[in-house]
Amino acid sequence: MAAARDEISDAAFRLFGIQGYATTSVDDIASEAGVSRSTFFRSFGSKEAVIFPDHDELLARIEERLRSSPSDAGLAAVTDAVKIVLFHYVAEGERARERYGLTSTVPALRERELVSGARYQRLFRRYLSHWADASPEAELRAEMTAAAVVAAHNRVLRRWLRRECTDPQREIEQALAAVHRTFADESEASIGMLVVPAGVPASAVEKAVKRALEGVAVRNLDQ
Amino acid sequence: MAAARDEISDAAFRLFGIQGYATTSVDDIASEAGVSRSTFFRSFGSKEAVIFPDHDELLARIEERLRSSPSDAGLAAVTDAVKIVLFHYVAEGERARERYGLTSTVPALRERELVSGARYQRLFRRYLSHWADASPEAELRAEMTAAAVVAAHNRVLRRWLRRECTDPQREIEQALAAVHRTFADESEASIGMLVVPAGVPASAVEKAVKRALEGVAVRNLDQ
DNA sequence: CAATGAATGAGACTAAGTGTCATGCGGCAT
DNA sequence: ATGCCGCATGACACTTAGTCTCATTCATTG
Repeated sequence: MAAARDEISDAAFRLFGIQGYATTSVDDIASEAGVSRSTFFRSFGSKEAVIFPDHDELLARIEERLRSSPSDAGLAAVTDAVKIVLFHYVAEGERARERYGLTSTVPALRERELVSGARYQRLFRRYLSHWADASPEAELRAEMTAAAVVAAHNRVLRRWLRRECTDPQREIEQALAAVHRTFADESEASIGMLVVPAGVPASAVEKAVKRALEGVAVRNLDQ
Repeated sequence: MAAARDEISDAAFRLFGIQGYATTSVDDIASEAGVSRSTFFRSFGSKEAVIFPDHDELLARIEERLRSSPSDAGLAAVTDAVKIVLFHYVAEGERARERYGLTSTVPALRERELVSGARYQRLFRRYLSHWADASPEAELRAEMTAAAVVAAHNRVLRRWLRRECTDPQREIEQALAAVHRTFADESEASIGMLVVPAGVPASAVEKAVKRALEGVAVRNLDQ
């Protein structure tokens, strides 16, 4: 049973909420949970880790999800994966918000969270650059794309944690659509070409082009 | 004089290089530097901080650079700022590579580096979203842009640290050009126009266009 | 019932980081 | 020169995170 883990984690959040993070020692948590210091450190490697209980498991799930996705999936697989992460946190509900309260307050915990975000980003980058060709441009692009996906996730999650957002599903779709729009695979992009008969004045061409692009822009901004 | 700081930092790198990071205690560093443990912790707040001596100063310099940039500078100011950071590390030379050896090996130091990268990203995001309008789309865009700039920096720096790159100047320009291409403000974007005399076969036009675009702006065409 | 092995508890130990107090050293005014 | 003051350093004690070792307990299995 992993009930011991949950017991300890609950005790930790309880005490952190009352006394604050810095002023509760691991001994406090252990005795509150009714276990020994030893079992605390066996269950969670550190005091910080007790805040993020199922992180490794989630990361492993995401990796599995990406590993099993077809090699032509590209960005779509990664955006799917990041949605899994977001909804995991949303499903936690108030517990996630308690954690946010702590990570907002305690620098060490904020850093820890940042680090785990970077783990996802690294994973995404690896898969994206694995799917693409091996050119330096493609690798930079993969890195930027991974960063953008994580940024989109972070943004929506933060808004949800702050109750600034009631429909995370819709917002993450919108945000990831923006990512898709700016990072969709080049193979989908076509080269625009404009053929102009000789004698047509440049001003007329410019007007026509602007009008044409205006339509495109409007269509793109709509989801 | 901040000579004491340099003395301590040098001693630390020396010992880390010989005995490794985990196995050298702060006492070792202090006695190697000929100071007391107290002065060590007064100079650097922690054992990790001794690896990144002038981080705060650099961050402050960047912030100053951004603060004093005109409000219409936008992305250009941020890319300038990140170039300052890159060249700062490049100017460190071998010391930067020693640090890379440590951050590649010791997880705690890698995390620390990650955190400071995030500090830059946060700074960039703040300025980018301050310059843009306050719409949610603009804020997401600012977040993605900041992430992309940092990703570009990280990529070039890492390549330089690994000696995979002999001309960081050129590579950062290229990488940031890619960022500009995908994130440049629409107001700065110019409309490309191609005027073709009647009678020229489309295949010839396509060939010429592809040749012209080769290596340059492969990406902005779908916006 | 006996043996084994995994989980737990107890406790010692190292080292990071904090705080306090004393000391010493250079500048400065009288 | 003398006494004073501010500041950097050193010495030292203390808390706490994290590691390691060993003993104990308890459940499972032969």
